[in-house]
Amino acid sequence: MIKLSARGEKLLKTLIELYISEGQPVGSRTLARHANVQLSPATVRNVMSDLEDLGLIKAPHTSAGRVPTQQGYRFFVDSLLKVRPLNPSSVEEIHERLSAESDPQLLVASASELLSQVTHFAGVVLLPGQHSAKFRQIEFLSLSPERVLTILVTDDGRVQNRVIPTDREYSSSELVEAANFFNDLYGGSSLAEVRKRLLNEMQKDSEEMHRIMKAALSMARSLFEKEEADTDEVLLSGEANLLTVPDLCQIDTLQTLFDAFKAKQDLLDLLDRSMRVNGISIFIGDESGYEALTACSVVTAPYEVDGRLIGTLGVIGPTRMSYEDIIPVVDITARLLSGALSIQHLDRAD
Amino acid sequence: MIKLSARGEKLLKTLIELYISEGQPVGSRTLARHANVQLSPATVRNVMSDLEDLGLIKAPHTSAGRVPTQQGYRFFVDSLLKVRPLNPSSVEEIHERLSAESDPQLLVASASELLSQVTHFAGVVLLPGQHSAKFRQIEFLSLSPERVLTILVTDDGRVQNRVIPTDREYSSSELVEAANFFNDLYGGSSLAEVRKRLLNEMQKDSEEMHRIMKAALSMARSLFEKEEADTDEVLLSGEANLLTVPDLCQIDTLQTLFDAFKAKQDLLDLLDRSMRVNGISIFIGDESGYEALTACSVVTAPYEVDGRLIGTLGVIGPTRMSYEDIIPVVDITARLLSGALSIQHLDRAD
DNA sequence: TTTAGCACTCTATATATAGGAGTGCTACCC
DNA sequence: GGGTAGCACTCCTATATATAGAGTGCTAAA
Repeated sequence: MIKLSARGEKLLKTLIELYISEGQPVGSRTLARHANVQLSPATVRNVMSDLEDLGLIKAPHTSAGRVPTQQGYRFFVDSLLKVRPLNPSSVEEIHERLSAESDPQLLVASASELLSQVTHFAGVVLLPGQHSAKFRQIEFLSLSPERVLTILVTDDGRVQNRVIPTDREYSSSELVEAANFFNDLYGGSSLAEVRKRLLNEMQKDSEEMHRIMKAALSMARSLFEKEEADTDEVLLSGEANLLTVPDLCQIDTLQTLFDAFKAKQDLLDLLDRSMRVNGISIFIGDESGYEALTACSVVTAPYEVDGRLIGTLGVIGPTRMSYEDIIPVVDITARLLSGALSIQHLDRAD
Repeated sequence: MIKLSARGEKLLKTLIELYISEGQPVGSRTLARHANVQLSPATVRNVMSDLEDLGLIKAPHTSAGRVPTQQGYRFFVDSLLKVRPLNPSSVEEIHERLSAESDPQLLVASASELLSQVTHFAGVVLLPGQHSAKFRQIEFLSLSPERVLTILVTDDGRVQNRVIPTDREYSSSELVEAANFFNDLYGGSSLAEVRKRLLNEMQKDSEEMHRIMKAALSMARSLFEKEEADTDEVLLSGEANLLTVPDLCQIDTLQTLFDAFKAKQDLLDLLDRSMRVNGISIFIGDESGYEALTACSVVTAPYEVDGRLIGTLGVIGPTRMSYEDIIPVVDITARLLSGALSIQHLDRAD
């Protein structure tokens, strides 16, 4: 753990704040003027030299000012940053915008949108795949003689439907019976478990199976087979905001970044990691371990439904972002999203 | 209508093809070499001068070659371009990728994705809002004592669901009855019409209404109230591809473009206009009437389900795009999407 | 009608130059 | 010993200037 003198901390903090707001390397004169200390530039230079030796700041070239290094940002975020709570009117605005959406699926999408609009960077949300969700209810609905609409409701409030071709016509009472059967058998299990048990059932000799059971299984099968491929999902919005960020403004940097967004796998891993942590996570530069994000920082917070961690949301912006402002926004959004999801969450005890 | 000599046409065609493939202004020497004519650069210069007078090409500055103007592209596309059918293996690939997706909603999304990947530009799809779709079936499903899941199926194969809080508990048979009532009453009407009639019904004194009818109306109401705001939707994918396009590579051009994508309204109008046209539409530069698209061309084709025009899809790329290659891709994709939607379209006659 | 020749224009590239910002070092002061 | 002033030095940036190359338009000749 790096230990700094009070003066060193003060100057480092000021330097980083200046660099965040101005985007230019900070020289000794500027720093001396802005830090509230009565020191000459020369003295400040000595301190800066020490900070450079510690690896907290560096000079892009011999005669420029200093800019924070990744470790500098890290120290700043860990030790120097005091995050003020977001002002109530902003909280209220976020709250309202999240309340406006009633569909849980669209709600997370609008949270991502919201983050990108408020922060002017890219908003991102991780929706974990169905496998972690619990099976809640399934219904079969006849659309036409040989097509059945299956509706799957999971305990995180999501509803999925798929049209499934059937081999024969089912009567409406058969479908209800099949659904009841299925709901009784699998209610409360996780989807992954349902899938496993389902595959097991299919192995058994179908002769001994009840007629309704066979019908239910055969219809559910294609639904759950589909699910297998279904993985976590990353929802990205406001990527275009990053076009305006001066630090990322070289087309090729943006290109790599956008390519990475397209692939999404890295983002997914990153967000998944951050879901394990309780509270805000901050990845500075390539701390995330992914090259494409070298010039970026990612601020995330998990959100939950009824105390169960469901996913992660966050903001992707330049390393040189105003952590002070971004952190509370992410924090509050995660809390409010958790709240909104819980309120409109389907009642748990039927 | 502009009339050109055979030589003029030949040279213009070659010039545009060269410019599309190289991206550099084309000089008289280069043109003379590539056009298959035995003419000296000096002669070619004379012809080029004529073409410039006609407004088909222009020189970026005194001593550069010529580049096509918007009118030049227009003439090229209208009169000179011979579109070859797409090679069968590409057709097959597109076909396969569209066949892989069974959910109609995801199908159009994957068509957009497909377009952007194949062309390396941005793919775009217009999904017209529900109001044009016809009401097909509604179902109510009890999730918990005070929450009902309403499922709305429209005749273009889309399924929507919404969780609706209710004032009291409904029995499962009540719900079935309500759905039947509703389906009988409104089946086959357009959603807009259903909405209108619904609002009318609500006006009537509720005393005289049947109990089931009241229940059905009250549940459907919130569903259809929601629909009102629901407008057409534009689905954009592969915007990031445009980062690599040299013509658009100035950050500020991209910025305007991405901003426009965010607003989407212009795109929506554009696609909506092109839906009225049968077959391929091509908007070159600001022919679309939207400033943001000045440096772009948009190639679109409508797609249909069972003979009814449903939406439009297309590609947004630089004006300097290979129309020869893009047009057949858009054309085929629209056809195949139409096919895929029709096949998996719910049977019309129940 | 076509072509060769030529002067001219404009761009892009390389090079030189000056100015400025900021540093590190040294010597000096309290 | 910590703080400060002074100064030479470095490196970046911006501005001019020269040069080469590409391509044109025009004229005159085949």
